[in-house]
Amino acid sequence: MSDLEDEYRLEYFREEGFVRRECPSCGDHFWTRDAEREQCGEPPCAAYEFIDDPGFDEAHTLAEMREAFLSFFEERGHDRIDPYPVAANRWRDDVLLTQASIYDFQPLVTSGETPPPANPLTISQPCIRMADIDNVGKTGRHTMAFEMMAHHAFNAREDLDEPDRYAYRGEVYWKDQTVRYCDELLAEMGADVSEVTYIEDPWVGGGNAGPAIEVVYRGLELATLVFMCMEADPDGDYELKDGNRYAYMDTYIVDTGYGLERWTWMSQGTATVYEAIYPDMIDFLTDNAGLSHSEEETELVGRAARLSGQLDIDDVDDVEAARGDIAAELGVSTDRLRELVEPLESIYAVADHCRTLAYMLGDGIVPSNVGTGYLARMVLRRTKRLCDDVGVDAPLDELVDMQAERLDYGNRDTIRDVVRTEVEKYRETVERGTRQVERLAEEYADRAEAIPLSEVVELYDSHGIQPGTVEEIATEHGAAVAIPEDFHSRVAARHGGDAADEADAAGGVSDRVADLPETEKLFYEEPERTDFEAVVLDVIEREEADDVVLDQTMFYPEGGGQPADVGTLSTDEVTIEVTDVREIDGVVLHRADGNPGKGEFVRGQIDGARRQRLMQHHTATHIVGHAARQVLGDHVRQAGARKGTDSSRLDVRHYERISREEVRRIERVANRVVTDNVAVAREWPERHEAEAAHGFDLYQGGIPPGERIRVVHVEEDVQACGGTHVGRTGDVGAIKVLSTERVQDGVERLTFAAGDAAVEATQRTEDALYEAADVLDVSPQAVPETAERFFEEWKARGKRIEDLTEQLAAVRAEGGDDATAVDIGEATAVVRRVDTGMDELRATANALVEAGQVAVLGSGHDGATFVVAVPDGVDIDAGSVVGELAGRVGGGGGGPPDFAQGGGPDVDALDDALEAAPDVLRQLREA
RNA sequence: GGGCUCGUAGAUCAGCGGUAGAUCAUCCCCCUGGCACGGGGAAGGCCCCGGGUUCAAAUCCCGGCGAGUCCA
Repeated sequence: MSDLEDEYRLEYFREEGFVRRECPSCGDHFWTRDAEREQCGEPPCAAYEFIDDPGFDEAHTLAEMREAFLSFFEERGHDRIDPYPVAANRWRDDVLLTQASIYDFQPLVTSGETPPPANPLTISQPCIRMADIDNVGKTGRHTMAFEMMAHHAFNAREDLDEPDRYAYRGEVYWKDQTVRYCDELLAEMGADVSEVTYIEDPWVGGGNAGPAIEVVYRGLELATLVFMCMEADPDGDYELKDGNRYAYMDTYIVDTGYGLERWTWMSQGTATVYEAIYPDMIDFLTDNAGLSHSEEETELVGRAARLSGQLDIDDVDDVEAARGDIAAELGVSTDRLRELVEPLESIYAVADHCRTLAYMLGDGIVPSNVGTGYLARMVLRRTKRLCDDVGVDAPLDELVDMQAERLDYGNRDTIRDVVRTEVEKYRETVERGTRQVERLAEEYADRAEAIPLSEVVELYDSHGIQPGTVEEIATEHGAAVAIPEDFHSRVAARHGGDAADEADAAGGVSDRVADLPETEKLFYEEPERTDFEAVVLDVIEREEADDVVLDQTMFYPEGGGQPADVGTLSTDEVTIEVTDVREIDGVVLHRADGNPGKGEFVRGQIDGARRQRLMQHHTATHIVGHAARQVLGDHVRQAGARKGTDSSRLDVRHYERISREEVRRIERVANRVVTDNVAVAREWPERHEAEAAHGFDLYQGGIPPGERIRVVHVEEDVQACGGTHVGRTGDVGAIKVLSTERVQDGVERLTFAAGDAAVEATQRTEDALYEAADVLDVSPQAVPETAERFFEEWKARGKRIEDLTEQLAAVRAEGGDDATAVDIGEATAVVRRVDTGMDELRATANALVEAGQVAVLGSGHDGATFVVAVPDGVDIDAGSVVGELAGRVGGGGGGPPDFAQGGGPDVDALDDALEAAPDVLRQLREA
């Protein structure tokens, strides 16, 4: 099965007298010191053998185990590296969460473009894997949050033609040494190494591959040793288990993963991993939920835990089936087992989820409906549900805080605030949802129908109501509902297929650009200068305009949310307009309306006023971000930005709407930075140095490539930024926040103006106020009060008019001076022209009906309009009358039989139509 | 980033082209020795905003603003 079989014939295995075996039950190959051994030792081929019988000499806590591991590798020449955030999208844009320690070094270090922070290194990296979410708590070993302890070594082949091609050189160590370290560590912990098996398990993922070894001891997989040395290559010599072909790379990397939680568990031998890693929290939750077990029950739970490891559990259905098997083996009923174990499972999950939340929120993730924020929201809601189900009534923010405290986060107050806000939002959603389901359930119960699936899908997809909740409430109200097994795939079906790939517009241009040297960028050296001289290296002719390539330029190409400069290029003969500037692979393309000629000298002139305003706005963007962070909290991060000449906008992550008072404070802080007039420093540090000094908040505006990055300092705010800035904050002039807007849940947009634009914006708002004051004929200060008074008066007048209309109608109904009375049998019809609005017409008609008369009213007030009203018991269809009359004025109409309205544009025909009304009434009666 | 749902009285929601409604809350009256309840009545609406279609728009269409939710 393993194409990489030779890769596993290690010198170390030979020296130590290992033998290679094939497991008779799963077919995997493995290496062992025990020549008698048959089974590979990994579940399902084996059970946990360390529960109540720890596999190591001493019980360790999480912290002790982490320290033991890191210092073990430190003593063996590894540098200890601080862990990275769990929000991996802070330094890479292809994933959301950190799922393994190697994520810290992808993609730039693994590809050899950037050197690692140390080589070799050791780290204990917090990770979050949402994929296991349904298993957490149930299997005894799955956690969503975990720390992956690791040691990494980055190697490059020594026989390369260009040894400097990669950011690291030569071999640090490879497979033998890696396995030796593992063996040594196990021995040092007191493990019986003759029981350890090394299982061959080739690894494939993310375009890379290589041999890998699972390290199993007493039924528990303690580590995976991955030897990343291949990459996907259609012409490669090796076809691996994902069906793709792979070839060896020039670099090869030791990627190990030692599960901190599992090592801790092994050292303690508790029934589940959860009890080993956060015993205090489990105790607290069990106590809070009021769970208590008899001795016999405790013993039963323990035996069930041991068996749970034996089962290969991939999804929830399997868990349910597995429970039956375990119950049978223990000799109790499935229900009894479930009753006993389920609350515990929930408690384990709550503890784990709280730790996950502490990591996420501690790293500054803000719950929202997008990205990592959405994942955080899902985990939080799930946790809240679990708490409610099992009867934990401690506030969730306190539970999360217990973990945040243990993890030593400094922003615990913000974390609690976020959790509280989010729990409240969830409570409202649930309340809203419950009402909605109740209404629906009653409606269907009344009709004795089952609630159709489409309604349930709609409730979930559009309102976030879990199908389980619908089922529960529906049953209470006596409505039937059936939730199919494939519910979630039906929801997915509603969302349609994947979007098509977007085509790359650049197309052939990049080929042409590839042969050109990178353009020298003068705007970084002298951002204040607006003119320069250059040589035309090439002109790429396009349909509407030409792209001019120079050896050097002052023109800033669009990037980092800053628009391109505009201006002119001139030779002695011609001057051409530059309307857009872009950069491809370091080559700057000047989109212009003419061709200056290849090889010519040109003088470039950029629009200096525009550039000045853009620079002011760009620096202002950093200042506003800094101010927002000061006012709203450390979790605030840029989620997007766009600079302009009249205003700019900055999107920041925040969990609430920004209040007017907060805007004022942001403005105050921002303008204080301006008046402090501090220098805006720029530098080009080495990437890892910058990261070490300032953290990943550097990359709020995006992640630039390269070993060195450009960094801009504005007070304490430090960001990787390629834009142009003013020299000192005082040059920004003034900053005015124009508006805030919730662009997404968890993302607030601040629109602001800087410098002259700020003054202009203020003038515009003042103009509006003065104009309003002028109209109201009061001072600007009195506008709000006056406007309110006017609005109130206006509403009062509306009511008064309504009142008077009715009175007038009553009076008019009695005095029939200009009316035509028509006798139509059961009643008298009053036909009359009243040139007034529809409201009054209706009121008059009502008054006539109350007097027992049929009303036929016409008005020429606004076009020709009719109202026909018929009292109870008179057999005339008002709708037909109106239809007939309105037809005569070129329109239409209708309504219920007792009250109809209509009209048409032809006012001149109104009187004729009214004259014909008596005949119309008679005809309709006869018909 | 994409999909879906919703904005009507202080609150919760009906109405979905033809006279803006219900329940609760508020106020007044009655019932009682007093309270809960009960009975009767009143007040309370830029039907989110702006366009369009129509004789007629809370209702249909387009745009905006606000809110919720699912997915990547």
